[in-house]
Amino acid sequence: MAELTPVMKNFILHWGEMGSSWGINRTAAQIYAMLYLSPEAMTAEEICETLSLARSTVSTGLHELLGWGVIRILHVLGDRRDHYESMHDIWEMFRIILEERKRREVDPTLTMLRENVSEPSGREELDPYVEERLLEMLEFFEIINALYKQFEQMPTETYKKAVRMGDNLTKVMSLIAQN
Amino acid sequence: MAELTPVMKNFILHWGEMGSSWGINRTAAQIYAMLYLSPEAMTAEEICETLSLARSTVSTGLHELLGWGVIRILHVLGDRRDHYESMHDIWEMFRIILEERKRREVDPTLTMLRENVSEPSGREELDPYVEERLLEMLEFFEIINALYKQFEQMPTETYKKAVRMGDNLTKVMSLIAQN
DNA sequence: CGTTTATTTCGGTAAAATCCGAAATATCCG
DNA sequence: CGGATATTTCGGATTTTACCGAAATAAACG
Repeated sequence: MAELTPVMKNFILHWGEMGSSWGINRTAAQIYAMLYLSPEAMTAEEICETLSLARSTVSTGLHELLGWGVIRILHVLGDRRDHYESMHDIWEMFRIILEERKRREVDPTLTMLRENVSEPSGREELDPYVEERLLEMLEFFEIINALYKQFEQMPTETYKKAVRMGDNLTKVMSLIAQN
Repeated sequence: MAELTPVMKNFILHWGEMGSSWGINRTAAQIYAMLYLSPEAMTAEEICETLSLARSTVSTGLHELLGWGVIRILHVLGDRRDHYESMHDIWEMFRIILEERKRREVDPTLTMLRENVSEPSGREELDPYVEERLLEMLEFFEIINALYKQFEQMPTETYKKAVRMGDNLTKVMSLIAQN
C-alpha cells in the first residue's frame, strides 16, 4: 500500500474534493478513501507516509472519521499501534452517513422550529404569515424526520433490495399516492 | 419587513448556520431564509438594510441562490429594480435541492468511477482488490443515480403523498424486497 | 446621448478552516 | 520506575473563504 497507483491517486484525490461538499474535510476524506481501497487495516504512521501528511493531521482526520462511524479501530496481537480499517459494506456506510446527516441537519432545525412556533420567546404576537410559513416548514421537516427514522430501523437487506429495484419505485409510489 | 421580530431573527440565523453544512454560504442562506418569510418579494436594497449586509454581498448571495434555483426574480411595473421572492412550495424546493446535490455530488463521482474502472489511464494493470472495491462503489452510485432520476420524473404530488405516508414505507419496502 | 439608477465585478482585508511541528500526554514494556 | 513508543493537544503559519467598498458595467429614462 506504500505505493499508490494512478488510479488510486485519482480516486483518493477525487474523494478529497467531494468530501468538501459533504462537510468532511479534505484530508479526512482522503484518508477514508485510502482505507476503503486498502486490503489491510493501516496504522496512522503508514497513512502519513502514503499521503504525505503530518502525523497530527492524520490523528485528527481519523478521529473525525471515527466520529462519523465509517472506520473502525483494529488491534493486532503483539502490536501496540492502532490499526484502522474502513467499513466494508458500502450500504451500511450509506445508512450511517444518512443518520449522521439527519443528526446534524434535520434535528437542530426541527428543534428550532418547534420552539419558535409553539412558544415564541417573550410572548410576542406572531405575524400570521410568518407563522404559516414556519408551520409549513415544520410540517415538512417532521415528515422528513419520520422518513429518516423509517430508514434507520429498516434492516440493511431490506432497503438494499428495495432500492436496487428503483425502476419500479415510481409505480409503487404512484399506487401509494392514490391511497 | 424592515423590522425583524425575534422569531424571524432566530429563524434567519439558524438557517445561516445550517447553510454552512449544506454547502451554501451563510449570508446566502440568511437571505434565503428572509425571503422565505417575506410575504412580498424584496429588492436587493431592502435585503441589505434588513440584514445589514453590503450591497455586493447581497448581489453575490442572490446570484448563488438563483443558481440553486430556489429563488426567482420578479419585475414590478414602473419599477426598474429586480424583486426577489423565494420559491413557495417547499416540496418543489426539496426536489430542486435534491437535483442540485445529485449534480454536484453524485454525477462527478460517477464519471470518475466509470473512467477509472473501465479504462485505467496508461493501460496499467489494476490491482484486483482495488478493482473490486471500485466496482462495488460504482454499482452503488449507479443505483443512487437511478433513484434520483426516479424522483426527478415523479410529479410533485405523487412523491408528496408517498412520502407523507412514511409510516407504511417500511412495510411496502419489505414487500418489494421479497420480490 | 447624457444622466440617473441598478447591478456586477474586482482588489483588498478580515475571518475561518486547514495543516504542520513541537510539546504534552498516555500506554506499554522491561 | 524509567525508557520507549503511540497518540493527542496546542500554538502558530498557511491557505481558503467570506465580506466589504469602490470602481466598472448595464439598463432605463428624459
